[in-house]
Amino acid sequence: MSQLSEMKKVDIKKGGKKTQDDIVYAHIFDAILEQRLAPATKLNEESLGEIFGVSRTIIRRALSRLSYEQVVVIRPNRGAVVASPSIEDTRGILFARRVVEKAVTELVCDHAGNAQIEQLKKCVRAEQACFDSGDRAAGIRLSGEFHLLLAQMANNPPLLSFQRSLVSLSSLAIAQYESNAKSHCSYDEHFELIDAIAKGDKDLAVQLMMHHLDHIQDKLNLDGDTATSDLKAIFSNVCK
Amino acid sequence: MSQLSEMKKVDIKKGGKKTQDDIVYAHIFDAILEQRLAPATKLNEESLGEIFGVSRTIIRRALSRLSYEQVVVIRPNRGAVVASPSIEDTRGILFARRVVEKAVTELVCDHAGNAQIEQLKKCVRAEQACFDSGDRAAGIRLSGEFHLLLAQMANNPPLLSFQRSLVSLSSLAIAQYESNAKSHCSYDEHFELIDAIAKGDKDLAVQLMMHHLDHIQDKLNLDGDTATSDLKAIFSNVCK
DNA sequence: TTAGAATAAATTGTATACAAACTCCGCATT
DNA sequence: AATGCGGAGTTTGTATACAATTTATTCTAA
Repeated sequence: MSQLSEMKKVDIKKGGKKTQDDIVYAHIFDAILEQRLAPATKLNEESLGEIFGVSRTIIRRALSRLSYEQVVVIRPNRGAVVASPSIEDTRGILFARRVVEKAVTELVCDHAGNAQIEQLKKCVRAEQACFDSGDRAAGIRLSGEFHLLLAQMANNPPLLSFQRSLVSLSSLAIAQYESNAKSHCSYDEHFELIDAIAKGDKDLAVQLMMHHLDHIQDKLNLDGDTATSDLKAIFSNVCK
Repeated sequence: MSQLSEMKKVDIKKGGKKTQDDIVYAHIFDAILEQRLAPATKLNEESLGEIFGVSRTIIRRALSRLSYEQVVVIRPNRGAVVASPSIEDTRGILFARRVVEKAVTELVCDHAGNAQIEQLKKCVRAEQACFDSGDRAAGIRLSGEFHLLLAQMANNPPLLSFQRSLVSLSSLAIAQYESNAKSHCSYDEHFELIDAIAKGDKDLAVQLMMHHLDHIQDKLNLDGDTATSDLKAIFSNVCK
């Protein structure tokens, strides 16, 4: 009984009950993170309704939920589009992540037991498998789920909720700005982090996490020299 | 009077248009924070619709938005109730606030100019007026708006959004757990904080902010000896 | 009298219809 | 040729009707 409710709490998004709008939400969410839906894509309510076989009511609920997490942007009377974080947005997102991840890492070092360590390793192994098999999109998503798992183990509901939003936004930013050539390849740093946590070495764990976030940011093209030909991207901040 | 309404206009994100559900949202939100709606109160959709003269569609949107900020809890098929943060929840909320407020304070020290300092002072003066005139509920809300203003000046959208949720939850917790006798009286600490920010003394500002949050927590009855007569509050964690 | 089941009432969940707003396209004008 | 102005068509916003679920009530039986 208490285990059940524990499990429920431990679950991140696809557990227990799947109401219709949960399903729609998850599908759109994943599609965005895996870049099957590009930033700035218009999300037509009726089309989505036909695709998922539900009425606009459900679609609208899913879209507003996504807009709460700022993964889509809803402009009044003008519909929803996939968010396209600007370079400045991206810097802000990564700054906020440093703030949250530091706190999360410290909390996890205090709370984590063997079961948690095992769960973390399992997650990163799955991530590794994705990257090794060339499924970059799924890898990015699993990389995000690792950080979500950490936040969950921090045992602080508000921080988890915030982390959820930040991880989504980070993934979106990575999808937009990551240098295409370099593989994402963050899983080795994830493994190192787990080791530090397992040892209970809080200082080391925090340090590794900060470096990890530095590396993520280093891989992004945030120099503003993206002035190529994509007017839409350049002016994407105008109508926000 | 004019100062108060002026303060209301300083409101964080609704510069321009108030759509219907914004209005409903704001009314319910304020009612909760000012304790006109007690924790665990059932929020009937049709009743609210009649009260505000809109259809359930609008009410439902406002309620989901509130539930996203975790100020109300929506139980599937069973409707929405005003959230009643447990003592453990409250500790988590205040912990998360320390994390966010520290970052916010540091950022504001970097960014704030004279105009910002003036705006902050204006806000706290309004807060002072409320407490001095005995309007505790409005005072709590304005106290929260001060912290929201800070987050806004930190110039980091994700942190602002998170702060918004945390301030709401804190206010709810304060409304539930603050020792009734002691007046809230946080405005003097707010003034001190503004002075530190104006001087650009980052370390002092952070220190003052942390102490401020300590004092807020100290005023709460979080000892678990609240076992009085409120069964609903006591067992509010069971069906969650 | 109390426990339990059946039923009635109320409430929430979803779909749809209609109204309001915006977009797109052609046409006139400079 | 470029700009500005309608009007048709499309998309979103809101209200309402109906279905599904929960909650309250009544009635029966121990």
